[in-house]
Amino acid sequence: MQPTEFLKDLRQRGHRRTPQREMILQVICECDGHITADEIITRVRKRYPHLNKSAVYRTLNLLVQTGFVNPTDFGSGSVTYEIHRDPHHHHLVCRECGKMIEVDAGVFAPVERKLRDEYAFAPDLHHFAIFGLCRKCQKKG
Amino acid sequence: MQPTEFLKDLRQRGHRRTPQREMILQVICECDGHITADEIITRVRKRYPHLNKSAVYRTLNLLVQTGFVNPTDFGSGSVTYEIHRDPHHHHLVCRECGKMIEVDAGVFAPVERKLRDEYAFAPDLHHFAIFGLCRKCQKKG
DNA sequence: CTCCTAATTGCAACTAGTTGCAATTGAAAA
DNA sequence: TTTTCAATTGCAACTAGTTGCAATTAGGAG
Ligand SMILES: [Zn+2]
Ligand SMILES: [Zn+2]
Ligand SMILES: [Zn+2]
Ligand SMILES: [Zn+2]
Repeated sequence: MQPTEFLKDLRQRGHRRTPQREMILQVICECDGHITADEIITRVRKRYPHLNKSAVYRTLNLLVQTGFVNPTDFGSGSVTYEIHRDPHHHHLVCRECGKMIEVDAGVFAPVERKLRDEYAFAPDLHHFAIFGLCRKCQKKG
Repeated sequence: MQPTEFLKDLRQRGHRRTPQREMILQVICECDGHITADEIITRVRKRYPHLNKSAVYRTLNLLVQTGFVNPTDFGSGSVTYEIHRDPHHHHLVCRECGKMIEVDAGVFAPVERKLRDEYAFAPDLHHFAIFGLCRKCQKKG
């Protein structure tokens, strides 16, 4: 999905198309993976040095609210953002070596079922960072 | 479990018993539930006004590291901490009305099994805040 | 094209939490 | 008891992110 499509979609929900949002979306779409707010600011400022960080954080929050982008805290000190893909996925993160393994949304299907059936609760189980130990680090420890 | 027991256990792991840690643990144990760093500072300062926030955050990080306490971000703007209970539990949080439902650790058993079997990954699935919609808010929406 | 207004921006001040460093102190050894 | 030294604290400066408000602007109506 391209920046213009997101902007069009946002417009239909009553949000405005601004140069800042355009540039921010451009950078997020180009990066293909997880990116921090700070990295977005750095990249946008190469073309438009004036950009204010509030606009970036507010745009990111809007994109998260609308479901276009997933925020994730990998414990590095700043949240990362990624374009939402459907079907979605999760990340296993080794707390020893930092290795990351992508797993598909299906792992949580039994949890979702149980929460719906037993608690009548409709959970959002999108894009988790699940910490733990990878194969190698289990053997070492 | 009482503060003195935690302190003893910490000592055996090479950490020191200090008045600050004693008072912080006292407050966490007394509160019986989730408490924020700021609330801990406020309560300890009633008796010991000098307490510095760095000591609190460092103590909390230590207690999390050692597994005595679980940190959880309920999205209120500051992380909450709770004494670790075994078996552990999770919290369902309604994103509309804020209702919280406690669920036991078992819900994630199938996830843990699958991650171990298919990815050889040993996940930490402790004390999650799972956002979503409660029964009432599903009907409303 | 011009006007209007609510949405958005920039800014500065703020909150939550972290970090480097010098001063203090717990606790173990002598 | 005194000495010793690493662990811990307080402090001040820092990072990530949020917020209130005045100024700007997108975009629709006339
Ligand atoms: Zn991802
Ligand atoms: Zn590993
Ligand atoms: Zn809890
Ligand atoms: Zn609800």
